[in-house]
Amino acid sequence: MKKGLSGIIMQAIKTGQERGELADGPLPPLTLEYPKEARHGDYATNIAMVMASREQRPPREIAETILRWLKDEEEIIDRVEVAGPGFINFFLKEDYWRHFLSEADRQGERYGEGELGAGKRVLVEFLSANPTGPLHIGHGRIGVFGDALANILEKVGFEVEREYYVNDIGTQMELLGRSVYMRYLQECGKKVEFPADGYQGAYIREIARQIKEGEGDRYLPLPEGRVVDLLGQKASDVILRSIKDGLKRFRVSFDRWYREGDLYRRGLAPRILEELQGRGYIYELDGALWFKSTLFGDEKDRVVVRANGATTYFASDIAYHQDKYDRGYNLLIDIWGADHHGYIPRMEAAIQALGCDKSSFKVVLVQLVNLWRGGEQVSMSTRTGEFTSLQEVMDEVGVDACRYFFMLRRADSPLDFDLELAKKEGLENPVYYVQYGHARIASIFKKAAERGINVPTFSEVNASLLRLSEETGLIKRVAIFPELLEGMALSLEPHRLTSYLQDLAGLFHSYYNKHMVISGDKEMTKARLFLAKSIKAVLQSALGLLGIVAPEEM
RNA sequence: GCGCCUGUAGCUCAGAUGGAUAGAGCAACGGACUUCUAAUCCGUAGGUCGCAGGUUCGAAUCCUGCCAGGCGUGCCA
Repeated sequence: MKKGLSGIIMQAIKTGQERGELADGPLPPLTLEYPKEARHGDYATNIAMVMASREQRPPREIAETILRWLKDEEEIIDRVEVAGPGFINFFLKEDYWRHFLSEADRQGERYGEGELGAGKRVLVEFLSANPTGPLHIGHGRIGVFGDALANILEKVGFEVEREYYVNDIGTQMELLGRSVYMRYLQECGKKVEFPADGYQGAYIREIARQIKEGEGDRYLPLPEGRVVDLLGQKASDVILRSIKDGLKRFRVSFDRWYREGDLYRRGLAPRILEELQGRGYIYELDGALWFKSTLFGDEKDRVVVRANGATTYFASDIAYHQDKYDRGYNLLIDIWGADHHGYIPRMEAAIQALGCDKSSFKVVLVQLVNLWRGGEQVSMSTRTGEFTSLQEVMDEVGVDACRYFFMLRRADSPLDFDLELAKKEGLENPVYYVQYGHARIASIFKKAAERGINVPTFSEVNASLLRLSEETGLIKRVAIFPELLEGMALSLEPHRLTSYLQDLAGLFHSYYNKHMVISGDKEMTKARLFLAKSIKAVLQSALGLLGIVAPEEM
């Protein structure tokens, strides 16, 4: 419908040009915005002000000219005015907005679904935390972000798959194996010195203890290198299982767990390096193989095969991303912790060297979380084992509140998460505010049912009774939900959903306190019940996208 | 040193494509339950949008410089 209005405006400008009242030439892009204040209309455009400099006339005069040629054939406009420095404000016919209610009602749960992503396959890779320790709260933030973004992309028509890249080989794994091995030796009564760079968390001891308990000292006679491998494998399996369990509780799910080990067994890394070499992007220096990422804007070239013959993490990452393309995705979205930002230029370089379009690869950085407990910062190093795991935070704060809290912030804004505060906010947390809005409507419906009143559909209702400013405001919020979803999908900014939810819930709470939904007026009751139903559906849908429960009662 | 991110009310943070009087929650203060849930609502107070320039009809938003904090800057991942 926004399109319809812009069409009308563009047509008016063209007519003006044809009549010689406006200068010829390409038109500036038209922007239509929702004015913050109702008295500025339903839509406003600044087009006259943008055109002012080339027209050499005052914006208000240009606006008047445009209005003169405005043809509203479908009669959607009630009135138009020129305001302020030269805005054109459009006031639409009352039933314009109500039309969206019938759409919402007709589409039900599918309301808000769009064609934006139609036919496009997108792979969202996120979290991908190494299976060397429990997830911490920063992982939680990334998990929720990725999950919500994937949900939203799906909603607007993308074919989405969620993937977790499991880094199950290489240096970190070896270190994990050695750490467990040392603890194992200690469990067996040996006096050994624990490696300074090893994983010192209590969970390592626990894993070692279980191995000792279950399998005794059968690993003692084996050669160290072999045991380190075996125990590393065992430990990462245990840790990965607990990661999966934790994420399940956190309502974050994946379609695929992609193991770096599989990448190797299929020989994908050497193959892709060979191909890049064939294209002249690889050279040798100091015994190592380098990728010419500087050709694509990186600040230095990067090693892909070390002098000792081992391929780097970067090399497997190149192969991994090539494999993503090979699997037929049109768009790759990687969600990384902000501490990996230095990695972006080389990865973008690799994408281009592979011959892929740079715009088909997008990285979203999520800033890390600083955890506080009662004014004291909690250290979160996996290696030293000083952290509060995501599990503990979930237990303390609750999954709904935790997820909502994360989605309250922009991804690139650092987040201070104070456990005491989050718990204290348990009662005042905005998530309950929104959930309560949903529960309240459910409660109204219960009341209606007690009195034998059904919640009606659009066709059973005289929607023109909904003419209070609060009601129009609520209807508009329901109407822009699909646009909001598209905006979030395009900008990859799912956090906007929480602002929207609070806005919508707030308007409803206010409305609720001021006006009775169920009253002696039968027709009005039906109309308001219907409006409440629309709001409830949108609240439920939006909360669902965030992975948060929409309760029937609280 | 260089690069990226951040800086908005006492606190935590929103501010889509540059727009009209910069918003919300918490904290503070004062009110509203014989009516569908008071986990709510209504009101009051609270601002040099880090600082300084620039771009233009118009800047929290774009550009430059500076200040502060975080992160990165590996033949680690």
